[in-house]
Amino acid sequence: MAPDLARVVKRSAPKVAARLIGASLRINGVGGIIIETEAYDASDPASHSFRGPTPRNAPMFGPVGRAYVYRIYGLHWCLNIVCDALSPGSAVLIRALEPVWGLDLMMARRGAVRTRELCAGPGRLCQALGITGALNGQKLDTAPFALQLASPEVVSVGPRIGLRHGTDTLWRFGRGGSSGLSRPFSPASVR
DNA sequence: GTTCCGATGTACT
DNA sequence: GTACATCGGAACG
Repeated sequence: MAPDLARVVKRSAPKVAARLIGASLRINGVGGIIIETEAYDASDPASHSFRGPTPRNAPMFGPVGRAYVYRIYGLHWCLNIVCDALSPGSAVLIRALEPVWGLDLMMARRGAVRTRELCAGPGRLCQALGITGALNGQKLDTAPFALQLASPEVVSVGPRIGLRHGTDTLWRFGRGGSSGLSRPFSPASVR
């Protein structure tokens, strides 16, 4: 793992989630720029890790810098980056990318949709990048994955999406002005 | 543009 | 049995 990435993923989930905005993510060369993330940890009632380890969430309690891939609603896959060396059960959900590399392959996997909808949502980006449970637990700095940080940037913050619990925790991060988000941020959300 | 609904793996009551 | 970190399509305006 690149030294800067190795250092960053040891930190807390909200810090990692904010720092990943602007990073490039590829699987077998197909991917883009991360523009939306959410943080989860074991003290968070919205997190899969809240009730302790299970067979499904086991990667969240394993080494940092690896993928936690799970099926949602029985249909879609979601990709997380395991983080926080001090608090097992922490991870960052990747919610949206700006598609950059392998657009043709993404289109073929997703069907005929507009470019900005290719990776605008956690299930959509997994479909576009070909991410399935087969990648669960894999290292993110090793093939087929490639993850590279970019310079820190100002990010928008807001409540996480689709939750029943933890809705007052502002652990959603993103590029507020981007057209590729799964949902917009409220106007006064830049920190 | 909006709302409603069905698909169905995994964890839990 | 119910809930869930979702999506796409149908119906509607």
